[in-house]
Amino acid sequence: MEAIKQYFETFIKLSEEEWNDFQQCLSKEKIPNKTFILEEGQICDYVAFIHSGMFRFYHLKNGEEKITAFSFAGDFTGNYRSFLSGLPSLHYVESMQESVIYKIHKSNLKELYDKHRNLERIGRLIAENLYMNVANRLDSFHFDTPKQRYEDLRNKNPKYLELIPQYMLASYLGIKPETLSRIRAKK
Amino acid sequence: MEAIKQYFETFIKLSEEEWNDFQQCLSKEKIPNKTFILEEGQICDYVAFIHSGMFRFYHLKNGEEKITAFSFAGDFTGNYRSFLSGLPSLHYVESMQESVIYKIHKSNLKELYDKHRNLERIGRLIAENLYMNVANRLDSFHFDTPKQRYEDLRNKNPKYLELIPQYMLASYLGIKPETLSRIRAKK
DNA sequence: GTGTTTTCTTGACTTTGGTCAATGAATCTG
DNA sequence: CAGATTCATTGACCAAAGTCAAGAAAACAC
Repeated sequence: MEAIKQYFETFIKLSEEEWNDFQQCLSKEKIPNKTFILEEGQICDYVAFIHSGMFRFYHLKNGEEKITAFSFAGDFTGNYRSFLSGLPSLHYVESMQESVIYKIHKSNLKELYDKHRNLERIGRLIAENLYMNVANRLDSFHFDTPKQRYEDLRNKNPKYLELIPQYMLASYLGIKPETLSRIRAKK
Repeated sequence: MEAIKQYFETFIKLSEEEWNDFQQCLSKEKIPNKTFILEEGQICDYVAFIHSGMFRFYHLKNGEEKITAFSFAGDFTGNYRSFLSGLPSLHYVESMQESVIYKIHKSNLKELYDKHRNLERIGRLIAENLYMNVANRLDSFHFDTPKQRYEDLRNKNPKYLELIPQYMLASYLGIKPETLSRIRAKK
């Protein structure tokens, strides 16, 4: 769980009490490969920190998987929108490897926000960061070609290319596997 | 400025002191039509609340305007990403009518966050909401057709169709004006 | 290892949206 | 109001990505 602490402390240094209170709320779970930690229609009442393993976040549209995000060790996962809004998830969150996560329940997080300003501040900073990430990604869908999006991914997230099968990358980039294959062939 | 207070109080009721301290930091500005309140390359060090009028938020790609967002009376505007990150804006923010805005400077907002928990909490809730909005919009680019995006806009934001010229709506939807014209003609 | 399944590539063809150009409608401006 | 400009529509054509199908390559299972 040190990794979570370290991540938090890229924002703000925590007191021992703050960290202990937070830590107390975490529950460890071991997730086998290809297992849902959230399904469409469910309300996401937790946030999960990935200790080891890897997840994908996708929506089913006419039987086709549309992958919105991948998350790796050191990232958070879950459906943040459903978590925040209390509305059912439109997305599945599924493990891509055997994984270990630490969950924190929404009610616990609310209490922590009330009790410790610094934790609420970290919550704000994380929300702000997520906003920036998704806004950048929206831009790339709005004005870049699939080829540019792929090049961008290759430059900025080379690990994606190693860890993720191509047909899933294609979905993540918003194109068909055949198209991605052709983009790669040409360059 | 009552509108800002009302908006904030959809999240949390404010004490008089909290609201007064916030209000004190606002500076009113009258903006003529077709005027930039932020240009590409500038760092956005304020958030602006629109009292009256209307703005568009766009990026220039090979001389072509790619409109990311519109904001109306009652909304915030500025470049939130640049504001949060301190990095130069990639986008222009330009008035589409004569407008009146209330700006709050970043340094003031930071102080307010330190001084009043409730204001920081509202800051968090706003960031969370912006996250949800842009995540939904990303989904629509990721899995909907232009036609679906247009229908969606028509259902969920009919006022956009009335207030915004079609060639700008097309840009906002990520298509060419001719294509939008044809989508409208067919239905 | 062999055989099976999954993933990736390639080709031929289709579909969708973009491009370019012309025309008509709407809206500025003086 | 007349003339000019901007905006919207339409048509003919083009380009990019999707579809379908076949086969190669890689991964997995026994």
